[in-house]
Amino acid sequence: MATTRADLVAALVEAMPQYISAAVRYQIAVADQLGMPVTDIHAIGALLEIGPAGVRRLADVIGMTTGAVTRLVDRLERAGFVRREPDPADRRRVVVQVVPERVADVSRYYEPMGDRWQQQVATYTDSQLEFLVEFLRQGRGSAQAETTALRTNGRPHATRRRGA
Amino acid sequence: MATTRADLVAALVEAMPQYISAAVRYQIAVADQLGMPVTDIHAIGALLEIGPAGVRRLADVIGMTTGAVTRLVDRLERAGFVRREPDPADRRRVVVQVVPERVADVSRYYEPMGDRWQQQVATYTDSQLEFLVEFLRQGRGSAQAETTALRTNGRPHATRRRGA
DNA sequence: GCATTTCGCTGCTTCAAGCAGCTACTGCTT
DNA sequence: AAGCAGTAGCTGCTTGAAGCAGCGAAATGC
Repeated sequence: MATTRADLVAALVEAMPQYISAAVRYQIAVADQLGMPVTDIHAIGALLEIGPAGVRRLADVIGMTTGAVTRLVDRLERAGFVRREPDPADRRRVVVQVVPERVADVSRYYEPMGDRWQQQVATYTDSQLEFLVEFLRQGRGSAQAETTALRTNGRPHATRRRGA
Repeated sequence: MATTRADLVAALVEAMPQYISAAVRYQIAVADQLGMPVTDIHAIGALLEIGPAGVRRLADVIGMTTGAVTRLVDRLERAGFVRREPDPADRRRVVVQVVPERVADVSRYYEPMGDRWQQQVATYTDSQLEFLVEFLRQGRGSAQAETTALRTNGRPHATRRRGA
């Protein structure tokens, strides 16, 4: 097969969303096993990513309303995954923090995947690893930017609809 | 900074889930814009991936019950994203097919992201592209395998819980 | 010191998903 | 050929997550 550059790009364009879909399905399966909504897992991930945060902040990050997040945190707190701490500097605020020991119980489910992953990565050269990291970071940046763009502008950036 | 291999792997282990989270949030934002549940988008993706399929098959792929999928397909059909075709070979079955023209309306939302992505990819060498494709395919395979493992075995593969 | 804004919480409503049971149909067995 | 177990998809019913709008409390601007 003559793998031209166009073929390669096409293959990548196909492989990418499929990869993400597979990851999402995996995450859903984990959530099912844990008997908790995917959103909750998602929220824990967000907290691990941004650190302790108020309800508002968390709501913005995961794209939900504060009301919904309040109850989401209720669930997580009841299950022991997070703690609510009052903010001494602002007595309205509540800072949500993950409870690492408990979160480990979730992480455990990702271990088999992580193992496979380590194996895969072990065969790569250092420069390949660097390349991957850079690729992912940049992609993440794009996704973040487009997410906020979508949330603020609404529709995709003035997609030229035939002659505009 | 002395980027040892361990550092690189650590960076990758951090970058990966964050990348996926970002992608997921993006997808949620798209779904919100379209005013449809994320699951529905997800299902469309699955159909594009596996081609026309019966309700059962689709249910298995996206990890839902047939009952839920029936109604999911109801929604998609009403909105014109898919069509139900009777299977002449088996009159119990219903084959669900995407309606490409209509699905394009969803794809449009991914365009800005796709554009950024094309830009990013344009700077890569052919071998880097090959590497990426391979990386993604393998990762997808792992995710699929672990997903089914999780769904059949339940819990992660007999995680040695301290002395078992 | 008062008005405005922000923060998180709480009814209420909506709607997606699971569950269980149903009918229609297949194909296997005898 | 007839019966029968298994399969495919659909339909009530129930549960529960999320949005919305409105609330009191606290901070901030003037």
